[in-house]
Amino acid sequence: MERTEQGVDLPTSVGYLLKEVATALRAEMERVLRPLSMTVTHYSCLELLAQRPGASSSQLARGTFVTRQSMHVLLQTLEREGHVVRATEPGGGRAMPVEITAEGRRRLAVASAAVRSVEARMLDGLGDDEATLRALLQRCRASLRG
Amino acid sequence: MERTEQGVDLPTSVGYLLKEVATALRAEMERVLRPLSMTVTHYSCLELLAQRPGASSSQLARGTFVTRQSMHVLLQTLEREGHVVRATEPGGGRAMPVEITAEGRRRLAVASAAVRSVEARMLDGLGDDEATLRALLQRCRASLRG
DNA sequence: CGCCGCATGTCAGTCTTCTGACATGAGCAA
DNA sequence: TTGCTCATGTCAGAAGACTGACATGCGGCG
Repeated sequence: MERTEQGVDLPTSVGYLLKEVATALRAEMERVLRPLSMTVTHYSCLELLAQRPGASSSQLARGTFVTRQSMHVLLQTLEREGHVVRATEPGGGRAMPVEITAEGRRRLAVASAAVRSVEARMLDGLGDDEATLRALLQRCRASLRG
Repeated sequence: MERTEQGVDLPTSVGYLLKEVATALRAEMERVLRPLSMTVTHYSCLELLAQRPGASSSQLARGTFVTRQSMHVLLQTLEREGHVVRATEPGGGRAMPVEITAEGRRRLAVASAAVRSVEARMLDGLGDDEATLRALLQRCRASLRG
């Protein structure tokens, strides 16, 4: 019951539970993405890029919860594999717009379907409670930011 | 609305939201733990150890979501700092029981209070919905494991 | 008994990510 | 204009975590 005791009661701590679910979700994503020769990080980057074409490296970094330095090396890999294309010169400001290629979109379509199936399984049987869960998580996010 | 479309709609995806909240929570934990010269990983290990005295390195690893190899080096650090003590020989089986020291408990008490305040802030204003959130997360965890 | 599977501890190497630092370019205000 | 601030790109090094591998000890089963 998470009483006001000395220490956090792990089994009932919402924070710990959050970590458990997030870890399990990531593990499942890795499992279904492995046969596609794609990591969760690669997938996340492509998914975000498909929704925000021309985004900069820094913007992609923020959206995928890594540093811009990490995104920098990740994009080098994705470019080498032909999944994305980086502009050779700034498109206004210092930002270098990144675009997903046709090949990238093909790979993403398969990966995205796999990931959606995982998320669907996680939410299986929740019904209307899915909206409740989403709303509660959004409130948590807002509280943490304040 | 996360329609059955091509691709995952990030802003409304429960999976993405989960990652956002988990990341924000971890960042806040790091922020309050930093003045105590303690990392989230160190704290997690001590917290778990306080609740499961005599746990093995592998058990601690599973409970903190890292590999047993990582826990191995982490315990070396914690032992060097005098926060834990490792048995010199197996206590039945190959497992080497680990114990938290008095110094470790003192450090943990302060850290635990800080972390609880972060979690409390995240859950601020949720009221009875906290139990709902916990129940929904537990259902997600169960669905992913199946 | 002997064999096999399984969990654990540990060593070595690799890989990913992060921190720190610096330069560049845009925007804003004095 | 000049100067300040901020975001961005990039390079280099350090830290953390992981994968792979091997040895050891327990337990079940033929």
